[in-house]
Amino acid sequence: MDAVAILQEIAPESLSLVENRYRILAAIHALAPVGRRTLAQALGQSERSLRRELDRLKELGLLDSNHHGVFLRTEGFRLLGSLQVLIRDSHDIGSLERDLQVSLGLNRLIVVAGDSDKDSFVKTELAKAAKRYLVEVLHNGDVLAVSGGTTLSEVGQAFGPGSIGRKVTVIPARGGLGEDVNIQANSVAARLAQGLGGTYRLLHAPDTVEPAFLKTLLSEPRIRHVIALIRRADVLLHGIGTAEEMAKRRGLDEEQLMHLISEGAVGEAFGYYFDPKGSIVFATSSVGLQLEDLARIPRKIAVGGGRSKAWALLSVVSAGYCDVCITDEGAARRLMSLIKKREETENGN
Amino acid sequence: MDAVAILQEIAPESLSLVENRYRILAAIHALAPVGRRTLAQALGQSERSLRRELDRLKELGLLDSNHHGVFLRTEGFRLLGSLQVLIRDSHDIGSLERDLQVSLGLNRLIVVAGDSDKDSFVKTELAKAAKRYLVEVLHNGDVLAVSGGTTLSEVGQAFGPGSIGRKVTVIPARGGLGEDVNIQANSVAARLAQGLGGTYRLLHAPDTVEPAFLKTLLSEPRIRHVIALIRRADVLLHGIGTAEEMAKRRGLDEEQLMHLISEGAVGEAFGYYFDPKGSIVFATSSVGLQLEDLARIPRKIAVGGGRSKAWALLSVVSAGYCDVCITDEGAARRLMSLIKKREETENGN
DNA sequence: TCCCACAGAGACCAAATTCGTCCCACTATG
DNA sequence: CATAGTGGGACGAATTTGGTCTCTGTGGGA
Repeated sequence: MDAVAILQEIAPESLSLVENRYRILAAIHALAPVGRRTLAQALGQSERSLRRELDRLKELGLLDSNHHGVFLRTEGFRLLGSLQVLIRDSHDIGSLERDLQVSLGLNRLIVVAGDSDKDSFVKTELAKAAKRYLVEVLHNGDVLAVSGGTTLSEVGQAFGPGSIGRKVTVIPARGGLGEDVNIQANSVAARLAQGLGGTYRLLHAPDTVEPAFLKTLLSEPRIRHVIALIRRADVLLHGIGTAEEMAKRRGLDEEQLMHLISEGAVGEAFGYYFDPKGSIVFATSSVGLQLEDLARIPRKIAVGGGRSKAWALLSVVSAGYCDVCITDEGAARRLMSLIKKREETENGN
Repeated sequence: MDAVAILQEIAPESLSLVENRYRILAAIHALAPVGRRTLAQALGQSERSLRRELDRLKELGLLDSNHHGVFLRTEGFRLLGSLQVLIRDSHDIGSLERDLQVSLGLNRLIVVAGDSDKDSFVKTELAKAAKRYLVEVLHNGDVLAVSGGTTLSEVGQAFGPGSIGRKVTVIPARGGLGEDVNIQANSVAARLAQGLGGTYRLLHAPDTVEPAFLKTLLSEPRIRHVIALIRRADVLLHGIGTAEEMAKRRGLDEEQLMHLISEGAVGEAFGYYFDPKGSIVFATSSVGLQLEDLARIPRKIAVGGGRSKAWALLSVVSAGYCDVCITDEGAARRLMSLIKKREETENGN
């Protein structure tokens, strides 16, 4: 019998204690050096109770503090890694992964512990998992197409300052969107290329294009070059958004958004809006990756986490347009219950 | 990194919680059905704080209660076994065993978790360990000589009502001593023989005999028969007592006891009193096992636990008259520190 | 048949701990 | 030099924990 299972049976409260301390350590690791108040806010705990835990952890020699704030000691950092697998164990994420992978019919599903909605550092873990997977599957000479978004941007940052010497070509799958430069597909492509040790191309085009201008854009040689690369990409790495969030980022007004939602759109990926069953309810007219290109790409990886994105994940995955999914526990558990409910109602009929 | 080690680092208090609950479960298992007050006394805890733990454990479905008292549910019993190895792990008893075995120059040292002085149920665990070892080493046709004492009596009780079909001959190593029939070597021999599935012989003689009467006793054919068996015993299983305790049990008066102690006696085994270095400071004149018989016996097992018996264990083991020792953590740790101190003073010279 | 010892459950008050919420001195940073 | 952020301290309220007593029920022994 596993030690964690025993603990679960005889002293479950001790496991929640450990879990909370893990969250604290992880948050500190992400934010260090950070003050009590900021940390308390990030963790959604009261300052006082957090302080007590911090004092204990300090006693245990896992962290230390100075006038900049608290930060992990090397012992704490070491422990953080061990804790991660412990938490995975205690949450039984392994079987969650397996079950959900089968239910969704994916080639591969990776779930990291935690919920991005509750803890921002989980997004970093998600990004690290994506990085590991990329490193695993990419070969020299491969073409990697990437989308934009906050999650993808994190994936880029998960690569440290150095490079790992993987000679790949990274290209943006879609055009520019919104105002934040850091989350543009172009930026992500550049960052990933640097981290991987490869080269990148930029797609100088907006994400949404009036059909009338498409032709003009496509006449541009450099754009056509990138688009040709997209069509023969070996790996596609894209984020997943809720319909609402992406509609707002695209600057759709209230009326258009209402229309989208009334059509049943819950998720978005590479410019397409999906309903829960995976049907496309709206497609942005754009240069870059088109739906028909997907079939040619052998490996399509979706990355996205947080309980709030469960519906979006469900819609995109149901479409069958991706075969690898990297998400977090919050989303995965919600997804699981959604699927169960769906099956129940289907059996009910 | 082991889960227990992680817990130790990040939440040591949770481990003491688990340990306490283990003690409670173990005590209940030994005493069930038992009332709160009796249990609190057995564990040396206040009734109130024990009640809280009992309520929690009841919530967890590990135990239940009726008007007879509390008792383990099957889940609790299952968990008890798993907990035992967990506690062993967390106390690092494996390395304690190894280190001490080397320090004492034993062929085999077995340490069970806990301290017989503090928890009576540890004695039961000690007995179970002794039973397991006996079952491991005894073969059909072997002759097993046993001493008396409370610990040995427990070993006998560790065998259930059935027998395990080991055709051995069990004999008492020494004569009768004191008033309690259950802890006589004769009783232990009978009980063990029944548990093992073998036969036994009784030694109808007192433990201490005036030298003048020895000859008379030895002329008795049945006594001579048993003594002959003792001399060719394959395994000797004996308890270990503190000098004081055994002197009292033998009815020595205050003066004789003071004399023994002034001579440095700290431990007793099969009628011989040893000082800390293992020298014999006093020997009872007796029928039964003699010192010179020991060399002929290939396997000599000493059983005894409790922090208070550390000195006694040290003295008996130092003598080199036993090669296997089964004890508990309380005694073992104390023993370890005694040995370390001794080494330090030796190095100091 | 009765009685008593021991069982669990409940109650109540004191002590300890935890928690929320301030304030304060300090220090990098702009 | 102002400011925003830091750790640390303080203090009363709230909660939890601990100690002790009582009550009722029950089963075993006289």
